[in-house]
Amino acid sequence: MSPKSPEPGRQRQNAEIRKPEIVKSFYSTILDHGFEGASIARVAARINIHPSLILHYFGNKENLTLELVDYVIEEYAKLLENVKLGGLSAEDRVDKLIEVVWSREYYEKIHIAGSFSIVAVSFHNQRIHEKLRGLYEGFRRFLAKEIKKAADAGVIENNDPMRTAARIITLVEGARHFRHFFVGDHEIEQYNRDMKEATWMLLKI
Amino acid sequence: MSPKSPEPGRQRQNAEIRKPEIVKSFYSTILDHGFEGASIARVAARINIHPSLILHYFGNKENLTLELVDYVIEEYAKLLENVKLGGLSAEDRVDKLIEVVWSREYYEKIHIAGSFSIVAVSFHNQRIHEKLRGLYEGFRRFLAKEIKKAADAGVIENNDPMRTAARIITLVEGARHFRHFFVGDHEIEQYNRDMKEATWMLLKI
DNA sequence: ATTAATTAATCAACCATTCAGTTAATTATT
DNA sequence: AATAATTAACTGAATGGTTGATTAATTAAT
Repeated sequence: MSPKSPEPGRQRQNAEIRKPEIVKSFYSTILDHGFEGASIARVAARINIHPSLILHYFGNKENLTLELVDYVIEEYAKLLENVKLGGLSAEDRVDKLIEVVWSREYYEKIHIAGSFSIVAVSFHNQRIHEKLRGLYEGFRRFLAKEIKKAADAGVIENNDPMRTAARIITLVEGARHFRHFFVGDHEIEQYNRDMKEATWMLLKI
Repeated sequence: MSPKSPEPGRQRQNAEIRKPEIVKSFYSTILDHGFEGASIARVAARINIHPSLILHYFGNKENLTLELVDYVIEEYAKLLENVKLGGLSAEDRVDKLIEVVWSREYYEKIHIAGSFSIVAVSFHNQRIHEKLRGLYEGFRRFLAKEIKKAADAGVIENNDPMRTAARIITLVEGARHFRHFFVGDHEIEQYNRDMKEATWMLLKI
């Protein structure tokens, strides 16, 4: 409504708002241009801020990358936290869990291209590698706990939940990252049904 | 033997020798510094040649990258070609196959860091993506053919080898790429045994 | 008035790439 | 067998563009 302002520009924000905004911009820049193509200049341009502002907040690119990893990990972890299993019977808990890890929402939450870039970087960045390892360890423990519950209730037979959890994660992550290489669009639904069935099999070993 | 030569330097080679040498140097540079860190200068320095020589042979970096992908794919494909299944009984063929895909040699042939970098790049490079898709399609067909043979011989029950092959690849690639995140060194052998057993289960669905 | 958010201008380092020129090996000619 | 012609391997210097980073100046909020 102010007819004078020459350029609409960007409102001045505080760190609490700007920092996540920058991290998200970094993430989507990676999706578009890959990790190598995600320069600070591009990340800044995407949200119409000055490149220096990013350095002001993060100091250097390494820190920005580390905060991105935290962001991705949090998004990932949220999925597990939001699974509401309370009040369900032992059998339904397992059912629901399998439903979740093979759901479209779970698959699409973190774009594979993004997660791939981050894993690729983790191979020559110890700190990022440790962060990811922590994420997977948490995932594994979470699964193992559920598997044990189901076994105790007699829904499945299982005397080594941690081993079973490793099998499940292997299958889930394998699918998340590679299915688009060998599964055509027309057979995605069939593939997903097969995967759920396979998960049940692996649970019962 | 010539005592005069001031610097031992590098002998002059022909393209047949030099080009693969450059591609391999590119590969190991990626392992050390990631794809972003693998500049032409670094690739050249690693084998003591002039950076321009790389451009002389490959024209530009895109071409070098494409030839690297071919190299990795060939190394991958060799593994399957070298599996000698002739003369074995139907049951032994399946046995041998499972033994191979879960062997240390198969796992270590192409370093995960390298394959990850390439897959990551494939997400914003159509040509590389197509190459990888071709590789996986070949792998899937190869597996499916073997599965069908085993089913025909009555070793396993199976009426959809292509679907079964997709399950196996999912598990194998999932393990190749992620096991080091959640499987500790002390349980690798146990994990591998579990994986073979799981593969048998998935074969029999 | 102090502090925090933001921009501007600038830096050296590195990047892929070009091109013109040099050196060695191969082939053809005599 | 000697030499010239041709091709292939290789180098050095210069290109323009982009990178992450620094410093100082400006603007708004408290």
